[in-house]
Amino acid sequence: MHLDMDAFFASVEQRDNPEYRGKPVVVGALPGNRGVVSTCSYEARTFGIHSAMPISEAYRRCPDAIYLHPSMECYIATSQQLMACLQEISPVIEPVSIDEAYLDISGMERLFGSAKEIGQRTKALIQDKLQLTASAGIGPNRLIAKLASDAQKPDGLTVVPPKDVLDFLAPMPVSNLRGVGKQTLKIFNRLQIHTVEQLRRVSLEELKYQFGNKGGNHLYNQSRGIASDNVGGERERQSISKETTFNEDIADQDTLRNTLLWLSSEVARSARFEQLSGTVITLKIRLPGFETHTKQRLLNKPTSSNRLIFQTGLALYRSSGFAGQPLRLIGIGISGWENGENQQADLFSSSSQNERDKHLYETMDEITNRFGKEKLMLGTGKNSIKIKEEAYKK
DNA sequence: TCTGGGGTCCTTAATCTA
DNA sequence: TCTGTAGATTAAGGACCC
Repeated sequence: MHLDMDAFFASVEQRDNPEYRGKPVVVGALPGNRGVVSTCSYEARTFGIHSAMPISEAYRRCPDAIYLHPSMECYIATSQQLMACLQEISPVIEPVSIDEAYLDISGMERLFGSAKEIGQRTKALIQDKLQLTASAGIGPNRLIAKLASDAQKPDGLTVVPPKDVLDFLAPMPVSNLRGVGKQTLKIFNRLQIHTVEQLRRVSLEELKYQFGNKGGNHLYNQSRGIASDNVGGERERQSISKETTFNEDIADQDTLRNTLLWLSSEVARSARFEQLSGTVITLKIRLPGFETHTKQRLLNKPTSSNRLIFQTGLALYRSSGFAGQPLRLIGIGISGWENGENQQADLFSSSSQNERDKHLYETMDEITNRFGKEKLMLGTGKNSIKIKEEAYKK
């Protein structure tokens, strides 16, 4: 079974703020800023608003909607309650995102009844415990369950028994399949392939030629309803990153440097919190025209030190060929845990370096806590220098 | 005209190495 | 010792997902 909450962020807001109920609610960036819609209520969708739409476009379509910045702590808490509910249904669950999970419910008919009854029971439990609605899909594997949960929304329940899989898939637009986005759809359009039924008539060789080895195989199998039915297993994290888009493009070197320093300390902090240290530092920049570049450097020793992450990022920036140009976005990330396995951070390997790191990140945290991100990113203005000096003195 | 943030995975090209 | 080459590793970009 795949379970997906309906308009999750917006629904939580409507649940907690009765005055929002029945009204268009848009969670994401606030109008006037750069950003997109994260989630919106079904009322907002009637205006044509949807996830990933630029917030300016959403505002144009519905200036009277309620625009909210996400309250992540609240959604995370609700998500934890959700996962606890699902654990009551099946011990084998695999959360895939904040509002979605797969459950292995095979062999549970004795306990709870038919697949449909298990779905109904799950939805009722969520309604009872969280006062929220969810859509569920049940099928012989992950792909079918996922497509089934999408088939009826909101508050839907779709069961696809094994014998119905091919008929269920046949009329679907190929855009419903996993991994089919804008670019893949362009190719499908060129080939005049629009439904899964049509896709099924294309040979494996042709698909591999058009979409690459992996992509071709994946599409071939999906069109026939072939997919993994394995549920569970915590997936290891591959990278940690943090990036920010400026409200206006920034060329000022001090502002960029300070922003990079702040982003680096956040990445380092997350890495240490998760007891990870990595060997690859990646700098990401986006130019005003949305052209995006990444530069990375391989370190000879894994790290989670802010200083090393920041300095490597700064060196990458300076050698990128884009230094001095205005930027729309800057970001930094770390990856490449040794042996592909999670490792203990090397925080205490060098005491004098460690002392310096500790001082640096405590200072940065202090500035962020006292004055907020915006102040930290101000740069070299008189007021900004005063703020930094105060913090450093303290 | 506008396009966030945090991720994963795949492809391709360049470079290193046996 | 020189040269060609296969295979691994690194780097960059891009598609896609929630």
